[in-house]
Amino acid sequence: MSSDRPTLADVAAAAGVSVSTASLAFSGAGPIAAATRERVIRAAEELDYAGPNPLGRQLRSGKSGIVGVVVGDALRRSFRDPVSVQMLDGLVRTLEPLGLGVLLIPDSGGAEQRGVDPLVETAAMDVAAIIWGGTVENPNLMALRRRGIPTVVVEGQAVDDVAAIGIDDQAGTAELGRHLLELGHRRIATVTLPFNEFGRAGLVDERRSAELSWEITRRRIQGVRDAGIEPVAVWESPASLVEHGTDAGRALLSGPDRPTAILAQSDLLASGVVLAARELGLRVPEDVSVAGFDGLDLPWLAPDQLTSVVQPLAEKGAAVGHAIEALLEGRVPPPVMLPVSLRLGTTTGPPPA
Amino acid sequence: MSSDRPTLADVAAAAGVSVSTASLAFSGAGPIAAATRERVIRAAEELDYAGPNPLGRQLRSGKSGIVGVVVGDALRRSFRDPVSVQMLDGLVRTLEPLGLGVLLIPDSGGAEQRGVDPLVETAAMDVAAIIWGGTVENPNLMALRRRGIPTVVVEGQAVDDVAAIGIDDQAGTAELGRHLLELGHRRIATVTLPFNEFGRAGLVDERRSAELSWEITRRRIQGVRDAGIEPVAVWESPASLVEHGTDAGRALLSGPDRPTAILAQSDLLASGVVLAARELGLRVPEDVSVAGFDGLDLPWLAPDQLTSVVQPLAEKGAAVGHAIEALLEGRVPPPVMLPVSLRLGTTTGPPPA
DNA sequence: GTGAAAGCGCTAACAA
DNA sequence: TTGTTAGCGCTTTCAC
Repeated sequence: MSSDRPTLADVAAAAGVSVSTASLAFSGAGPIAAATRERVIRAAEELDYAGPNPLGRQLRSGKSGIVGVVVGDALRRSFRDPVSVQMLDGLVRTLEPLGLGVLLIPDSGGAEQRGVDPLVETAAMDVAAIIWGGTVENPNLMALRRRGIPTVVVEGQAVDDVAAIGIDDQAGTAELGRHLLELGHRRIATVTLPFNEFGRAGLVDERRSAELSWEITRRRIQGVRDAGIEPVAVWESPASLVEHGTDAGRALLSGPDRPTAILAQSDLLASGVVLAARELGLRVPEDVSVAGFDGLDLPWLAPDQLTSVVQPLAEKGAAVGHAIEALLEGRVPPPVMLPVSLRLGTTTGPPPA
Repeated sequence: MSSDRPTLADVAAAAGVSVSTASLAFSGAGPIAAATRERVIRAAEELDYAGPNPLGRQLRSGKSGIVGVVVGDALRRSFRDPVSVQMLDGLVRTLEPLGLGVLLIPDSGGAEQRGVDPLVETAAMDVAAIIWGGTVENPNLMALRRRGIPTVVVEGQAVDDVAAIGIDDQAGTAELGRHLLELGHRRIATVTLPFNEFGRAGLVDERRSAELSWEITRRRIQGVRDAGIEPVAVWESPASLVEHGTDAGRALLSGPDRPTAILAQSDLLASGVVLAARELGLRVPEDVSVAGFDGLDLPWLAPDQLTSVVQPLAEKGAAVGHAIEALLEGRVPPPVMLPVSLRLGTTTGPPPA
């Protein structure tokens, strides 16, 4: 752990050139004699100099090369959701060739008072992305704007200088709803994502409906209505996790007058519903149809494949990457709404006779 | 997107104080009259100054506050594995109060030539962590050492100035093996993690055995032997994913003389084996016992709970965090080996009569 | 309690 | 093609 590493000045001195020349030898930005560069490189090797200190370069250029990415609440929670992960993967891939790195910023939002992570306030970053919703009043977004850091929001609202990336989930859900109607279903229940940052588990009544503030949940509910469906029951889940889907499925399927189809707002929730149905001795789709949203690959549900609305997660990540690129060039890209597509699986069929 | 934000000098000028005084008003490191600070803060608000530019601070202090974390190959792959994710969560939690942020660095290792991600070479970071194995010849590790960046390696080898965090998987696997022996099993097969960076799917013969270079895989195989078990078959998986476990299970369980127990080196693999068994009409554990490693929560395997060796993932992440803290203080912490514990589930029982 | 001055390591005008 | 000079924004002695 050498305490004082050599600097460009040391290398320049050793090579017998000026610092600026040495700088050129590394950056390649400017004319320099091959022989001179050789000499500098050799001197660097001799001194065990591993290249220009990024801190100096960053201050000079005013750029950190860092993209702050605000991920959903506890990492653990948001990373349990393949939806976040796959999108993040697409994002990182897009950013890599641009020489940008992703700084993970946990979103403390909601649960623990409305504080923002200290990184949002103080970390160096050229641009930021909030990958899970967020309205204008999102504390993270407010803090970032205060710092003048251009930001892109995924599945949120596009406002003035904030870039927005989303999917056409309302239309997708409507299409899924029509599919169920065409199969002949009339008693359709829906299992939703959280209504706001304080998600609950349970049937939604009028009072709870009034507290719906998450856009994504709202749009997908609206899609169902767009299809002309009035759900016989709306069950809210506190998060997009298999176990919450199971809870929902148990509740919705064990009472009398059970629905003939359940439309869940995520594949994880839907798969939980399938498990609950199996547990109750119900056949899917003969006794009950189940559909999801996201188009995930769920090998453990085999031999079933979920009927689902497929969203292009990698492309979504890439779209965020491109938006970031634009913001770095000083442009505010127009909002992007990616298309989704219905994927028919083995979990939906005609209702029981 | 204002192109030129105010600097500390602007604020100082507006407040009618010197830059150094203004600096004190923000850092609080030094004596300053309350009234003066007030004035500075007010001036800052007026100018819409959001606090000292981290770039300047970083250059001055020589610290970036960034921890580079090299995650397994494609993010998508490594994040599909809850093992990485939960550990990362523990790490981020530990780092947050220290004011450190995590920079994600994809590990291009293996597959695509032996290049390292450009971030490893050029990004600013005070310290780094390689969270998935890595021997001394790991290209990332070599690059980091060349840059003089202190590093901690998880599940790797401890060498001179590199800190190491691991778990006692060899002993844990041995304990699991003895559990199977005590139940009466004699025909035991094992499903392993990849043998090296180029993992394969298939039975391991002598030739392949010679290519075993991943320590973690080796230790867990050795643990089985330590228990006095000579596996009737060793099946290598190309990654720790459910579908690979299913492949392994199909292969191992469909032949004649099938094993009465299968010991997998990860829970994801083990759960795939359980699915394959169910698919083949075999009851678990009546017809075949299945055990895993990691101690994950797999709600979709319900009502079964996997017999597994539980490793403390959050603690492991925290241990990495503490090692990082030590490295930042100039100390090289001694290697840490965390204990594991056997968790008996519903997937192991006596062999069929 | 406050200010003046130096400098962290680098790059980019500009001059030679 | 190379060197000189200035300065990115900040913190930190050290005087006062």
